[in-house]
Amino acid sequence: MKPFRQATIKDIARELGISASTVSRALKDHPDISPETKEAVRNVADKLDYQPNALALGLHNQRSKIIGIIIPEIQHHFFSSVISGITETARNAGFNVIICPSDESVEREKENIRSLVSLRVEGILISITKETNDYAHFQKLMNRNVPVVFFDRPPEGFACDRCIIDDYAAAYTATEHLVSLGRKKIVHFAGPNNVRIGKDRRRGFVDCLKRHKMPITDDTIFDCDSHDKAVEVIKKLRDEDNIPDAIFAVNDITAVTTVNELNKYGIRVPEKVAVVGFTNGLLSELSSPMLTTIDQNGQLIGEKATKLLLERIETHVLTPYQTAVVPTKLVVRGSTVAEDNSDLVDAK
Amino acid sequence: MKPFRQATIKDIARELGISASTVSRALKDHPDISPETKEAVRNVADKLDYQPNALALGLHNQRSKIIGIIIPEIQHHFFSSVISGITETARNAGFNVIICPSDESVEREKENIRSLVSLRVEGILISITKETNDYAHFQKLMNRNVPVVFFDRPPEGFACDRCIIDDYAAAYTATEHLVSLGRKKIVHFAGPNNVRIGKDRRRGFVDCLKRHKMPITDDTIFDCDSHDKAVEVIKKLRDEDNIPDAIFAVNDITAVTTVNELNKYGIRVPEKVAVVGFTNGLLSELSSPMLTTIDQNGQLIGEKATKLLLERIETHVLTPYQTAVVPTKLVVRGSTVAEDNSDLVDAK
DNA sequence: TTGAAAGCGGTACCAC
DNA sequence: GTGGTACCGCTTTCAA
Repeated sequence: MKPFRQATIKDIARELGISASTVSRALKDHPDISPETKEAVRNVADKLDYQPNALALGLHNQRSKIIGIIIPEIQHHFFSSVISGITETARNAGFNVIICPSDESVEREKENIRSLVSLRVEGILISITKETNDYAHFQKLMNRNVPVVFFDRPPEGFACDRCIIDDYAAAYTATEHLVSLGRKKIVHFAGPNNVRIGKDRRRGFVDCLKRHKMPITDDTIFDCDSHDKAVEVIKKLRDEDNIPDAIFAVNDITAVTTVNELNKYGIRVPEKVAVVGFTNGLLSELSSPMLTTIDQNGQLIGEKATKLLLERIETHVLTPYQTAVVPTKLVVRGSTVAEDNSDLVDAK
Repeated sequence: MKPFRQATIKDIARELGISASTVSRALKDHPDISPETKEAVRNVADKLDYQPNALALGLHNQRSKIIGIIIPEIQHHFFSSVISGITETARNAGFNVIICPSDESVEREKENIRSLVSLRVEGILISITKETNDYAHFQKLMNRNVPVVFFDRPPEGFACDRCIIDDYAAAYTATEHLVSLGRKKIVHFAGPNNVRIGKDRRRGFVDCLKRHKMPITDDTIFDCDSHDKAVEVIKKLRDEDNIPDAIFAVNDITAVTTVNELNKYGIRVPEKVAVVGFTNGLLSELSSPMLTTIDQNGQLIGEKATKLLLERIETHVLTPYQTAVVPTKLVVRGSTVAEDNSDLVDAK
């Protein structure tokens, strides 16, 4: 059943015995309208609790004032912080935000695009699914002149606006931090080499070590990017009596697990081993000591991506595609630098 | 600048030299239209990549096919899982979802309501801000006959549809679990007593102990619901040599911290102390051992709340308000029951 | 200063 | 089987 209808401009007009056009003008404080009429209109509008119909407005102006987000997974701290940055920025510009989870499915991704086009959103922010490797649906969308900005996971080798973090620089910085602490045997718990972020982080790590003329051996990089693998690798290193004095982990879950496992074996962090993570989700505050990590700043990514999109929406000019690189930040905490917790030391 | 216009029914009509009405009918496979015409229309529609204008449709049908969510905070695992449940359920019913963060501000909450009413959403799901204690804006909204369902944090003493979890039962279950493990000195790290959830969880805990005729003393309930407080309380208990053999914490952050602190002091979990948390966010898998906790099932809350809302939207009948109580689930893990980790035991 | 009318895109009733 | 027309709510040009 239809919802009961809301008050319209005509209702106000009828009530006052004037025309709809006059009401429309009065409501937007048009100079032509007499103060008395304006006053009267406003009163009735208040009385009826009038709210303009955005659908009618959008249809008329050809501007929905809505932007869409297509995201692989809402339940993920990074993505939800991006969403937060997006909604905040969009709101400030007077835009509503429609959110469409693709659940890592290309089919759903296409379906979402269709649905957003139907709604005549003025622009779309997309983080593509892991399985998306054909970009035809994006190309079609862009051919329609719908502004699109890709964030975090942009399509590779595809001309488009994008907003990404600098994984390479972040990894370099994290490693540099360990070097600056005087650590000599620094290892990397790395992600898969065929995924861009895994690759970039690995490169940043390697380049930093090279820069400092530190050796890279078979025992420098481990294929280790999950809770389970971290448990396994730490056990192996310990059994081989081959524990390094610093570990840079490709993500926080691995880093937190690493800290916990080291604790369990009685190997002190950070005194004996310094550990750096990557992401700065909620997790990083939950190891003990808390994790030094790279803050990916999802909020800022959302903000930057939205600003880029809004710019495209406002100008619709075919300037060359841009890539916004959002800086990361090294957050130094107890897993690399001993905190002031003398109470704990003497408690031990 | 306006976006370039998308193909319309008129464009198709013009191209084929037929009327818009015919095109409209052809596109929805109306029986009156000849197969040839349908075929031709479909071809041109494909060629122009026609997508119906949902704004025009919504205006015509008085149905936007959009629902709105007003939520205090997107960046929160529980809320983002609720959102996930909502979008999923809404999508299946052909609805889009607009998301409006209130950032715990009543002002913004009101603003969001205005904006959603303007968009003519067909219903709204709300989790109210912590500071909302005047419900006039909700009442006004409901007077407009916009269906509203409150979830997780409903307004107190206010007639409305709601979807909540059974905090009392969950706390009772968690405590019962500790009792069943044979623990004798069970304590509660409690949240504030003036907040419903803090109160309900506390009641569940207390009633369970009473039921089992276990004593409740000054050392049974602690005002302790954060990382910092947990650190403090554990230290105090240890200094007083008053460590209990089981702890039920009001939330996961407190529980995880508790486990970590106990680990630090060399007090084994779960052998010496069993710990139960509440929420089952990402955190609960990151203590070592992993946390036994109450799964709040945000996804299911989102789903149930949305179903209730959709029902209201479809019927718009003034049946009595309903309260959907979503069951929680005790997730038993290593912090209360020793896991099979013989490798660790001998490693110790 | 105000009103009438057309149009945004689509649907549906009424003719033919 | 197809076309004309009015209408959903609002804005805006043109006339009065």
